Amino acid sequence: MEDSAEKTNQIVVLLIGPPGSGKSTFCDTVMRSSLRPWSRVCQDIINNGKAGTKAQCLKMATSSLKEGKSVFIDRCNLDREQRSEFVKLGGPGIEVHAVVLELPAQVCISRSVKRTGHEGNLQGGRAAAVVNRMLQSKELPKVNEGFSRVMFCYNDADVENAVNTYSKLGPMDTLPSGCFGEKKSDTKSQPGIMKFFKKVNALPGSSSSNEGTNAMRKANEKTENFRLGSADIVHTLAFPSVSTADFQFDLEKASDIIVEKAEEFLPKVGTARLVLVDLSHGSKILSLVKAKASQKNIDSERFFTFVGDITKLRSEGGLHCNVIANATNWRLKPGGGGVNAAIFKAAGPDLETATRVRANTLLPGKAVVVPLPSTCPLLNAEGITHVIHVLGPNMNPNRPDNLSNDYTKGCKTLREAYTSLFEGFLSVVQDQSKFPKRSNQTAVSDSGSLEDTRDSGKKMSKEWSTWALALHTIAMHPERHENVVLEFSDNIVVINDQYPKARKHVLVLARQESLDGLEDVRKENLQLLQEMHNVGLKWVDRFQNEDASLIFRLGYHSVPSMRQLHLHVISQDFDSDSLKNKKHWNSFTSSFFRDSVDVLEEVKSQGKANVASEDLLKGELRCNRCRSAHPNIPKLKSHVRSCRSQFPEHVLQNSRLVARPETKL
DNA sequence: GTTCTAGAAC
DNA sequence: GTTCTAGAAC
Repeated sequence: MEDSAEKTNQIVVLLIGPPGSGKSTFCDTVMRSSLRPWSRVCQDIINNGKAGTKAQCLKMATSSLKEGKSVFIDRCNLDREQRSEFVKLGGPGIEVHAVVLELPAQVCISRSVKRTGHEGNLQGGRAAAVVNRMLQSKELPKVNEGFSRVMFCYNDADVENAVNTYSKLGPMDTLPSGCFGEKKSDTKSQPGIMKFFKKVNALPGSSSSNEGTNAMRKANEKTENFRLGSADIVHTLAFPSVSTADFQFDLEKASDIIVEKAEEFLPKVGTARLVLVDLSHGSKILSLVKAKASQKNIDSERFFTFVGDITKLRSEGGLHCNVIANATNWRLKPGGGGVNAAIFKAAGPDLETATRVRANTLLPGKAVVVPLPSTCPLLNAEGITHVIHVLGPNMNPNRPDNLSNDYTKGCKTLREAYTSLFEGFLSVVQDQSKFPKRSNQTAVSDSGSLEDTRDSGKKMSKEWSTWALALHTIAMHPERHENVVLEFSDNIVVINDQYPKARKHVLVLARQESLDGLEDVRKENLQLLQEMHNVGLKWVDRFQNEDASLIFRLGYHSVPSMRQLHLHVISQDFDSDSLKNKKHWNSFTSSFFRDSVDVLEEVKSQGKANVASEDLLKGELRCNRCRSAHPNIPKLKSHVRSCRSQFPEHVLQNSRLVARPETKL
């Protein structure tokens, strides 16, 4: 009886937190004033002052327990699997507790960066990357893992409270079991919070009390950026062509579907990328897809093909893909050759186990997202965090359950498969970056100095959304966008407008940094403006060689929606399905549209161009020729199709219209 | 910039 | 009931 009383109240406390979260300090503080015997098992120093192994920690913990001591397990313990063996130390008379040090990632990183001579030797900038990576696979502990008590600390006050709780604990005392201090998962509330912040932020004049919320917003952003992983990781899905290998799906049809689905999903996944991967250089499917994507002017930076082993893209191909797709079988089992066998092999038994938790089988057209456990070699060697299994239709007559050449059904299922796959990827992207990255690139200001567009309260006014940066990106790197770029020189890039508002509609982009729109143009840009104009005229001439009846106007929007000065070269038929609303129409036919010839003249004479008000975009819908008004877009369009009236006097003058001499204006 | 959709206009 | 727009979301 004495014996059991003596042993009754030992505790194993697992500290849970990344480097810099204060685990060692926590242990030291408790041990300094504690009334019970403690032993601290620190993996960072267990090996004669150097880092050791988990096994060494377990061994030391066991022997400390035998000596009657309570034990702190001072290692990160961030995921369930890492914790499981320590939880098993518990038993009769030995409780296992968890203390979670859930401090802001930023705090942990800066602490571990600053610290010198830290026992774990985690110093310098590398610390940030390490902390980042660790946080990505973090799993918060639950009581059902085997803890009798879990305590969450989110700030210094919480930590102090927890330290006190354990310091005061006498040899025979016990603590109440249960889960203490846990905040309900912030992941759900944050998007809402962000919406609120957005609104607050959108009112520049809005007063006083939002200081707190702005500070919170900043904190959230920072933490979030850290969670995203090192800043330069772009979410990337590598996927094999589904069903075209073993399942013998027609390549021509499959490539159409891949391109169609990629085009559909690219706009939805933010800045993320989709990469079609095949092992062989001569791959027919890759070349088909490449050709079709280029035909459709799909951004080749965000959707492209890649030759390589999908399980070694980073180590062997230098392409970091955080998510890969597996064209699997309905049993979701290893084997069968090809991609499925390769991925299961490279991922080890971990993948099968992790898959089993989510699904046992898969129907054609469906996909299942499997997060890889931290021990998985694919995660550690290649940085792959998720595998998405996807099952396509089977067109192989020699295999059971094939569709016997029914391509109506086959195409439908293949489409469904890519939809499921891309939606799965979308969910990963959204999970890991709850809010889109804000524009945080530096820009060159008027004075030529570097400014951060977020923080400068100066006239670096505009914040550009990701979509609004597309032209800028192309202007800066035309060579990376060869499938959309028609020509480029040192100063300009010519592209087809992605949503042409007329039969012919190209953009001449200025390549100069800091020229975002007409408002930024000054006298020193005159030569550039003239070059843009001349290049525009050259394209007009080319188009008129194909169709001499085309009439063009060259000009700028007073207030552009997209960053980077661009000259519209647009035929005056406005015969396009992409012209859909009043804003579209008025932006090309009201005085919101500033003719290039006038801009040149104004910059020459007054040093800058006049810009018109955005209110003009809301005006009534009038024919660009006869100026008759129309109640809605469809009626306007049908009128414009047949209107042969002369153009208004104003646009007839000063070469604002560019037409072949024989064309009646 | 586009897409999506509620609800206004017809 | 259908067509169309305007505004929000992205």
